Amino acid sequence: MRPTIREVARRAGVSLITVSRVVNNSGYVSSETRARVEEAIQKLGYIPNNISRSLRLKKTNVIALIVSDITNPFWTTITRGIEDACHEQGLNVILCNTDESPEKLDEYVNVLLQKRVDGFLIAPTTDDTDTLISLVEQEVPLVFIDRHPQTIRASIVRGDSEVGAYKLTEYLISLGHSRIAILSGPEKASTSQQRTAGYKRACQMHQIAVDPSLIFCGEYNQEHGYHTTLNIFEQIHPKPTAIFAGNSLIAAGVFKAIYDLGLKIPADVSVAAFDDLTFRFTPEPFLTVVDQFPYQMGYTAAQLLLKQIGDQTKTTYEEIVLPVELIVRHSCRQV
Amino acid sequence: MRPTIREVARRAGVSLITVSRVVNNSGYVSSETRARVEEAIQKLGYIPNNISRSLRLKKTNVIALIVSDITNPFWTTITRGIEDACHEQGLNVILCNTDESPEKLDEYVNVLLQKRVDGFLIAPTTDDTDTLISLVEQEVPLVFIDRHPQTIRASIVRGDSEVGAYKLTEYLISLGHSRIAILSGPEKASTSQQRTAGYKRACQMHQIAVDPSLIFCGEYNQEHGYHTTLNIFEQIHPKPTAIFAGNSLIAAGVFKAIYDLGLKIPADVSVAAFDDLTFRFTPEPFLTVVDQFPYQMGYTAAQLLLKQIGDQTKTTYEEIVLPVELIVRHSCRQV
DNA sequence: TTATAATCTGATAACGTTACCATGTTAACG
DNA sequence: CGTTAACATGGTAACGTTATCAGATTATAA
Repeated sequence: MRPTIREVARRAGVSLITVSRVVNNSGYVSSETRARVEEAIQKLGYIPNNISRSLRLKKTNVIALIVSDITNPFWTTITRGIEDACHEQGLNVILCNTDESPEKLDEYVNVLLQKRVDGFLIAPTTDDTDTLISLVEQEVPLVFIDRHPQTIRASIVRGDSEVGAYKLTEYLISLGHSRIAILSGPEKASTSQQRTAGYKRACQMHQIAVDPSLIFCGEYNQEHGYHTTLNIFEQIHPKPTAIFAGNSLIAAGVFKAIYDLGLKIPADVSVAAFDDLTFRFTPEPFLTVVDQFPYQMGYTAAQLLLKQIGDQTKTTYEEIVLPVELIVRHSCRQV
Repeated sequence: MRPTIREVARRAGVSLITVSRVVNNSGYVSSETRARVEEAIQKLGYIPNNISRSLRLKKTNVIALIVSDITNPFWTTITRGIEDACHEQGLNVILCNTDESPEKLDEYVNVLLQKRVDGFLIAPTTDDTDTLISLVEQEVPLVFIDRHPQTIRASIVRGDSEVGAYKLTEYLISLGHSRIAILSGPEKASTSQQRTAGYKRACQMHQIAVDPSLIFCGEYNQEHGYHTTLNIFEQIHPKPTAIFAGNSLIAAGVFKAIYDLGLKIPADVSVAAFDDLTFRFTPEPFLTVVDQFPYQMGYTAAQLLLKQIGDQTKTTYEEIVLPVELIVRHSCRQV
């Protein structure tokens, strides 16, 4: 059994509170008493119990991070940014994976509410659940990352999808492309709505008619990229000369489909995508992308959450839209 | 302020314990009382406080996961396996990144000890710290992942580095290579020791003299792979015909160096590595690798830890060595 | 009918901290 | 020299649960 503050106090011949003051460096303690207490702590191997501390203080110094899948490098990088920001402030991060399942999200939120985490950082699924709604109503500190829920208003940190998509589309147009297929995410997801909007705006801005049959919503996964690309090359005429993948998983599917079709990038078709994730393992990156700086996104989101945890009094919603950057590489050609 | 069990009890006209029984489904409660209590819980929006529960029960249902860098896909995948295993048992995971710094490791361990996590899952740095030693002495439930610390004896789940390296080297030898450079990890790291040992054993087994000038220890990072490869091609004669990279980061550095030298894989040099990490974003993987199945590794480690947390009585150390698999692709050629 | 077991409910005392208030003691000031 | 302020320490009561024990009621068995 671990020694408690009580044993330390007995050994040092002082009261509980005095030990508490030494441990927390609060209030007045004479240097001799402090030394005696510290010696007792040392001798007994006393480790303060933060459970009881949390109970008393109503603060756990733990936040929850709920993402769809940590295995996706986009979320991994965000996670790292969050963990770094929290570590600097002495908070810990509980990690949860929902696999985009609203049930898992609700389940996690409920147990973490019981654990009395100080706040939530959530990448929402595409459905607004009652649990999420009640979280906001209860004014639990909460910051969404990357995506808006559909109807819930709360703080969010996200990349500028609309402008990113605009830039990417404009770049393709500048290369002479006029039939550009966009493989976007779920119709309900705010990110894919914004990316589609940016794509449309760029087309309109450059006098290119938006062809609805070139806009494909689907999941943010490889299958969507793969099957949709196969479909495009089998059924759409005239064929698009460029494909805009809504995220890197979709892009991977697009790559695979093009490979399987025996086509070459960019000779036969140009490809560009959202998110720059292969940098670490690729000696010479090839894909033209819009980088959303996920590390910065995570770091910023954590800071915003910590700020909200700090001022529990005012409940203002803040929306931070981070700039994105078009990185031109070698996957798109002039036509 | 959140309602407590006390308010629920008052509203339902029962005692605290009765509410506790309803919430935890323990002991005897008549169905009418249960219904009344449940209604009160519903009406008040009562959320049990697990802080006080943990204080009473001396159990937090939280474990700590300490890795060097979650951004490395190897650790990401392990993490996912761990989180899944813990989720199944209703535990949560606190994530920590050490960047291989012993100070950060100690710092994390200390705060998590204060937070009274139920156990630790640690990928140790190369140094054994006092904190780590005392953790084992205190018999805190603990499982190491991937690597042994140098001197500490505790439970561990790891891949079979020795056999993996043996198979990989033997494969290269079977292709006719006899000058094989190995870019291993830190000399002190158990994994790199074992990989080097497997490499040597394969050489000896096939009557190939082990040339110490072909063995390069260094960090498990891209720089080591890059600079060492450049050095090799500038200074070593006769040049090796194959390079064995100790992990995927080293492999990335090797790739980049070879690219910068204007050489081609496998025409000019064969390359093979530990860890298969690019699968998700690569349509047609190219690199021949030893797969350590990191998801399985994480899942297994978490299960072992949970088992240890379950039986606090006996403190037996268990070492689980997971099989690895050589996956032959296209980065090595016959010479 | 009585004895025993099963069912139901509650009072009290922890779990290990810290906030709040109270009480000294010493130093500083007019 | 008395008054105030800074310094130093402690007692008590929370924070919100659950384990332990105990008592009461009902059902079952002998």
